[in-house]
Amino acid sequence: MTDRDATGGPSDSPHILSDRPAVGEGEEADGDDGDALAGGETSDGTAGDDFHAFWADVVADEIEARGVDDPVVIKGGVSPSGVAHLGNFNEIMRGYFVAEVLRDRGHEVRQVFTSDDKDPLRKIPRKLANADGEIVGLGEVDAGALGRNLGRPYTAIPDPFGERESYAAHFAALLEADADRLDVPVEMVSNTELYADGTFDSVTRTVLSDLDRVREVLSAYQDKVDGEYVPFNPVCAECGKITETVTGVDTESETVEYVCTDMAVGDETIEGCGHEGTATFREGKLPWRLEWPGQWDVLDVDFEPFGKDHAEGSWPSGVDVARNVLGIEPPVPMVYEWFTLNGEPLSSSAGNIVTVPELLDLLEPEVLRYFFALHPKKARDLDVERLDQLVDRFDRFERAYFGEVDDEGLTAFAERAYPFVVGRPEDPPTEKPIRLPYTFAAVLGMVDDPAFRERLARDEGHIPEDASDEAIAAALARVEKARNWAERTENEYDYRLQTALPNVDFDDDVAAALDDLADFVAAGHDGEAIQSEMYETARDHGIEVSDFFSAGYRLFFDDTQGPRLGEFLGELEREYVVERLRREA
RNA sequence: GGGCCGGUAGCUCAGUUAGGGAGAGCGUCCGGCUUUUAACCGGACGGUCGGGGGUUCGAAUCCCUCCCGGCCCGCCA
Repeated sequence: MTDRDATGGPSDSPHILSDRPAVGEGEEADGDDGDALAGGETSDGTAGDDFHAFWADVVADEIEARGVDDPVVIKGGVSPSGVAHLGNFNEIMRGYFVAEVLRDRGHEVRQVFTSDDKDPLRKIPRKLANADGEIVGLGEVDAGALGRNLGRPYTAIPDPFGERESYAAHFAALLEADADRLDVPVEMVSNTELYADGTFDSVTRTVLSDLDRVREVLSAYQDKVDGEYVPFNPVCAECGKITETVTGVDTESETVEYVCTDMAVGDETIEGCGHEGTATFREGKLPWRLEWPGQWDVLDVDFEPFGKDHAEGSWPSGVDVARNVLGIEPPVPMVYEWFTLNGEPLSSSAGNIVTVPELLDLLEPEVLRYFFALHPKKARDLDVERLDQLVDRFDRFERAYFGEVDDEGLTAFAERAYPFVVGRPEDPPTEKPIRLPYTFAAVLGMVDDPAFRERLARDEGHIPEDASDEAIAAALARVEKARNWAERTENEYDYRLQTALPNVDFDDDVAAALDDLADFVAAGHDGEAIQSEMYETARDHGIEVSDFFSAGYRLFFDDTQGPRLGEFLGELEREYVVERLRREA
């Protein structure tokens, strides 16, 4: 470990969106007096020191500065963990935006996602997601079968739902389905396949034929690496578990000798079967610290985003392994911050997770994509209770793209990022979609009738006169999302218009007031007039206005509160309103 | 203990590239819509930019230091 060599230096920091200087300096030439401020111009492609309003352009600059050949390969990775939650999507989406920016600059790009599915199942997950992405407990599946498969590769374990060829395939399919839902083209790559089809042969051969070099490099990062350490984990031919004890390597025949010993996982032990056997280089796997750089090598990876857990752990050793064992340059890295859900860390065991399908019930895909277009270095919170804030921010972002927001910074960001967020970089929308404010959409969601929704939206000025049917339908689609949101969070918009008469019991004066109001409505007045009349009627009958409103909410929503009632009643079918006010139906 | 990343209004976040006015939305409060009832409009309130020091004519921004939070520094991934 003498030479922690000089080639590296600070530029190996994976925090490329934090470090100041980074990319090519040099051409400062005309920097002296005045000019500058040119921010708006955005020269064409050329990397360098132009300011970018969108972080993905900064990353793309860095990648281009390496002089990569097409296709540019962007990779991510995931362990099959039981549930494909939104955290996994951080990695997919971060890579995606960089991929799209590079495509926009004329590159051919492959975005691949490795499923680390040759890893052993180390403990039984507490939650799983079924094929529809719904989270279920272990009670729904054969948990015993999972227990019997501890220590085996995910690809060698049956699908707990009995649908796919393996646990790993089930999980990969979930992730792929979610990517489809967000219209993100990723190529899933099975790590097991990379071994099985020989793709990894060259890496395995290099590692196992130069053990001294590998040990020297790794020992700087791992205490357990000594003169005996062999970085290869064969699959036991007898019991199928991943083993950790290699007793000999034969580089001629390209095989290893192993003993199937116990594996410690935390406080638990996964028992080995004691079998002594021989495995080929394809019948096993490399440990992560070598496997990751190995993937860079065989997949020719140019860029890889990863969570901050890797930043100070396996990234530095990966760089070292790449250069000094495999003889390649590591990809451009990018550390992203994790986000929290409802203020707490994502945790499948604690149940604090949310899936893509769940969220797509609550908001449009472009809003979710927008969330991931925000700066990756900020730790964000996705608060389902206040999803309206996120949607509002998206709407504003969209308005900024169409030049309707007086905010230079936001507009610059929107001008570049919006076409990617809506997935149409080469064909950006020319007309702003009609967007109902999210909370207003939640109000409309209190009534099922589509005609009602449209009428009220029009009356409140959210739908232009000349809007096309398609545009209106698209706008009203948000109502269902907001409705689901209100139901899920049981918030202040979670009211439902009652189709049947609730169980009511009013004082005589209230009842009389309701009858009067019914007559007024029957005579034909608009919502505004009805709203006014409610105050008049209450006074005429000497009852508190609030009591009268409560009676109205009880009749129509079976609740004590609700939306602004007069306007609401004005949009409903008159006969229905009259009969309900008279407690007749 | 060491390293890395983060900390801007009650909430969600811009702004830090390149030092110069502390901002937006939501919430709150007040007002408007002839009218206390969660949607619409206007206004106001609201911040020691985590604390302190330094550089500077000038610091949220650059430097130092401290505090807080997350991650890594065994194994695994």
